[in-house]
Amino acid sequence: MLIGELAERAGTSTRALRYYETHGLVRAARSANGYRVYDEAELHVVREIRALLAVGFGLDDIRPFVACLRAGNTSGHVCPDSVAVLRRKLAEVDAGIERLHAVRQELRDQLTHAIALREETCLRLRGPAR
Amino acid sequence: MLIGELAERAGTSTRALRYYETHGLVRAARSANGYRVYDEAELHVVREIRALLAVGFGLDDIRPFVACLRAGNTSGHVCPDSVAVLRRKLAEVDAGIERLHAVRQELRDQLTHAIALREETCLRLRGPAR
DNA sequence: CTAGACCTTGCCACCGGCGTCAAGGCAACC
DNA sequence: GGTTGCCTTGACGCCGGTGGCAAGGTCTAG
Repeated sequence: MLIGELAERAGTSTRALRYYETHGLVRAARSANGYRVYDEAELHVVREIRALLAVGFGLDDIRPFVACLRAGNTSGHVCPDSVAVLRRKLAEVDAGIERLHAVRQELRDQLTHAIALREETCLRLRGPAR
Repeated sequence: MLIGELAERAGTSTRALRYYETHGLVRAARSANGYRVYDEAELHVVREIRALLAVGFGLDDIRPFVACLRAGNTSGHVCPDSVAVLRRKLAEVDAGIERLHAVRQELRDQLTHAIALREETCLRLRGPAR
């Protein structure tokens, strides 16, 4: 399987695949003419990468999952390192949610405050003793 | 007030102030020697910018707030454009929270699944009929 | 006169995951 | 031989808000 086919089957681009390779995530043999040649297993690797990227992982976070797959596991999640990353990411997401909630509260406060001020101004413009 | 003083009083850097200026957020007169000269009002503007940046706004989002302050309001939040941005941002934050909740659920599922698989494997290793 | 503490403009670096273009090699078909 | 379509490496761009540095002008105090 050449890079174009893998890209299409994995739903990504050739550029991304080369990028993953330079970052040690995807491996390819080389044919006589220098083309990258992938076996079927890489398809699963790339799909794993894509799925984790979509969830918001960085390439560094994904590395343990790929290693886990290469170690022969059907899922990249079952190895200790992967689980550790999952836990860390879960904590990060929790922190993110908490931060967004705080921001949301702040925004709501500012909104209600702004609207209150506007109405006050409107009343003043229409006359104080109405 | 020169740029260094403004930076210190607003809790930011001179670099940032010049950046805000190139993006039309902060205004400065120039003294005879070419130095930027700020009046007190700019201090409030810069503080507004910083506060909104801290909440996660981009410079473009902040522009209406600055305009609102320059229009003579004590708060940059009371103008219609500002309120519109606040509403939009609130919606964005809500969307972000929702997405993070989905991601969180996904991560929890993967974690429990991974742990279940690991225990299964352990049991198999220890012997099937133990 | 000199040191140093300001100020000026301008440009490179950063982060991350690519997109995109350049310039070229290789394969296959007409 | 020419066209088309794959492949290769390399390098720049992006987004946003700075940090940092260079090379220079300016003001003040000793």
